[in-house]
Amino acid sequence: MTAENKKAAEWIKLLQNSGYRQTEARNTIVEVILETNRALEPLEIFEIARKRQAGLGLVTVYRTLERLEALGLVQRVHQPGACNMYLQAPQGHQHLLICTSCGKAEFFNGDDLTPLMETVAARSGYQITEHWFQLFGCCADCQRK
Amino acid sequence: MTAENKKAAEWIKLLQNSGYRQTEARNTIVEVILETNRALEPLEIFEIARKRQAGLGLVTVYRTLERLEALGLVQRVHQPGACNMYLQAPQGHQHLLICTSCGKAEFFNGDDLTPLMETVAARSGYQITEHWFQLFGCCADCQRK
DNA sequence: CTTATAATTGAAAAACACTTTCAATAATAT
DNA sequence: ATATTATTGAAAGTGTTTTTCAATTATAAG
Ligand SMILES: [Mn+2]
Ligand SMILES: [Mn+2]
Ligand SMILES: [Zn+2]
Ligand SMILES: [Zn+2]
Repeated sequence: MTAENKKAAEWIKLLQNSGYRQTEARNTIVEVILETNRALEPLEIFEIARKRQAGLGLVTVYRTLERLEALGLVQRVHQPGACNMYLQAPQGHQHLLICTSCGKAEFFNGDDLTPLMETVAARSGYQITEHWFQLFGCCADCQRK
Repeated sequence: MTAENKKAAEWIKLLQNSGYRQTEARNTIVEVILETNRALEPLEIFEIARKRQAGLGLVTVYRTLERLEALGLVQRVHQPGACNMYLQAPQGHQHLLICTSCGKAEFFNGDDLTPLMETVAARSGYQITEHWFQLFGCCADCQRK
């Protein structure tokens, strides 16, 4: 059993514990998300998944993403070109690093933005509750090309 | 002449220098953007502007935003609830601080993310070219309520 | 292994947001 | 004044996401 399969089994289990059923459509959609290292649009997930499961409906992809997001298993990703992309959510507090050439997404941690946020809070009077931070660049593979 | 009117005149002048004409529709749209302290969706701009100029078309709002963005005068803003909002662009390198209650948007500067970005670049092998950073919170006014 | 229950499904239609087309109009230069 | 050309709004078109609904399927109960 690969690491991906293991994780897929975990996700399905979590869905079941929340009262959802295990279905072929969900299995396939979860596999597609877990084996892809970049954020995907619903239509992309649909096209990949339908090759494995003929008859799958795009609407089921939308519905499954909704549930996975509610459980915190996937995360919506905004990019300049598309704002409705989904990616496996990180464990803990991490931020995204996205390759503008191939789309590959990695998480990084270790940002300590607390001092900056305190300064901004003090100056502005805002009570800061959330931050969006995302890096874009060219990955090592794409630099070689 | 208020500060807003002055800025509106500047924007119109910049449009004209780029070969665009001064029209009532553009005047109104520019005024609406400049007097609002939060990011607006095209439809919101349209609804406010049409009260002042009956007959204005939504399509003109889209077209004007496109030109203003190309000139760097307005900036597209992504938020959890809406990804197609527009705001007067900042001067220089600044980031957004947005009130999750009333939507008020302010810019702040003084972030020095260079060390963090260098660390991430070294660890990941990415050549980092861009960063998105945005803070959310509750503004002083909304805290009182 | 049935059977009952309720979630899930995909097709179709609807809603939505945005873009394109086009003929009429209006701003600007001559 | 007149010619030129950008601009306009209505309408149609496009792509995306949501809703509706009857049929199907997963799961629990017997
Ligand atoms: Mn952080
Ligand atoms: Mn910065
Ligand atoms: Zn890459
Ligand atoms: Zn506020």
